[in-house]
Amino acid sequence: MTGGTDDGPRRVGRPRADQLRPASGRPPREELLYAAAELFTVKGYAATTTRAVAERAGMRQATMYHYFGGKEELLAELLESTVAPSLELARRLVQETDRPAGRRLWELCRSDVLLLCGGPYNLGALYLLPEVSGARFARFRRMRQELRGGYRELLDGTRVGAELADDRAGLVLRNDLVFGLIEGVMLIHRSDPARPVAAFAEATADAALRIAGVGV
Amino acid sequence: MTGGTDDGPRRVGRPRADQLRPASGRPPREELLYAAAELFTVKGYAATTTRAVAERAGMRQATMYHYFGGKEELLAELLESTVAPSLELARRLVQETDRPAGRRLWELCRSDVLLLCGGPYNLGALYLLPEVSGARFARFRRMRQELRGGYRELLDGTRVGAELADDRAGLVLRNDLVFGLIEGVMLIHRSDPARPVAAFAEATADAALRIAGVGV
DNA sequence: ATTATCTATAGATCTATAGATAATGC
DNA sequence: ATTATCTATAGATCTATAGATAATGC
Repeated sequence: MTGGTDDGPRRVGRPRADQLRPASGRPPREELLYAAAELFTVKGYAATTTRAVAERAGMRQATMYHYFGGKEELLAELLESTVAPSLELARRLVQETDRPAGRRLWELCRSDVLLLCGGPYNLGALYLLPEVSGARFARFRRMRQELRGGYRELLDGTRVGAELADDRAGLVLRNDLVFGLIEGVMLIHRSDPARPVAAFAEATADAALRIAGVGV
Repeated sequence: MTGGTDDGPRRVGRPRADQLRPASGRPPREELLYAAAELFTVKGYAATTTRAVAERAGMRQATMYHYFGGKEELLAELLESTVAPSLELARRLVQETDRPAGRRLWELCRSDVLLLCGGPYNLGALYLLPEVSGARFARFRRMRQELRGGYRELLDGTRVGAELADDRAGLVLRNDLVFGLIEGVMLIHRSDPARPVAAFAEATADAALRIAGVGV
């Protein structure tokens, strides 16, 4: 009966000041990331203060620095953890060369929308922050570029017959249109979060294939 | 020869401090809007200070308040002046009932992309700021809603034959997809501003019609 | 001893206002 | 007299660090 599983597993360190929000049981680092995700997406990154994040996570402002070096570090981690699953899926799909490319592209689109719209917050909106062009986020940008490359590879695989002639410009264009659709749609979703995400994701994937010029 | 057209038309009021950027000749109000457009889109709205805007416009921070009540007023004016031309076009196109709806939808999409990507800055990115949900921007939001309504009306007009059965959910969905494409594409454009905008706008309009399910 | 937290605060902003100033207009 | 600008600044932040404190661990 020592250290019961449910109540308080007697934690080390000075206790938190009360009159802060009740501890959710999640580890503090994670709690900070959740708080940051909500505030960054709802109120905006630059408009969110370190105090707001910390306090929403149930601790005092200074305590945040025990876990993160600052706001930028929070954002970097959110960005990378959001793009990582999409990127992993893209890598896998690119290699499954025995299946038709159009089908694989459809799957990537669908999963991407699900991942970006499925969570409680609109993390995809963070991709578009001006701050993301800063040096601190180079790794995220590289990941996103690789994801875009995955889209392109799959798109390229959908070309058939007469289209096989080299058409780099056209390919880049279709790539941008598809990529733009995915990210745009995820922003639009914000205005109608009640709609079931699964169907929305499939409809978006259908639309992406139609843009790509592949019959569905 | 009094008050020559080119040099300095002898303006009233205390002269500006020098060591500020050279006066461009444009009226100060306009200059502030240009400066704000650049800074808001490149560095972000919340991250841009009133000082930065004023100084880029060639005046001291406090002088800005002679023309605008603050940052929010600048943003409101930028937003409304950006959406206004699109809205006007949409109204006109909706009324031209003698022309095929698909054709009119294409035109609206094309113009929208041109308007949003054509200028020197990516003003469309401002549409997506979290701050825009504030009370101050209600008028802009109303305008944008009306624009979306225009898209919907045109989309609705493209339905033919068997599809004429009432399908509200499907219509809203296609509406969101098309709207999402336009805004998403405009964000993607940011990463490759060298590409000629005219062709890009037409390709986007083509893609929108394909999403809508209308043959091009 | 180690750890997680707290309190307190220096230093650096940023906004918005008050009031002075240097032009032109009449 | 009117206008457009300036300088100066009060008050309100916000970030990041220093150092104290209150738990558990051994």
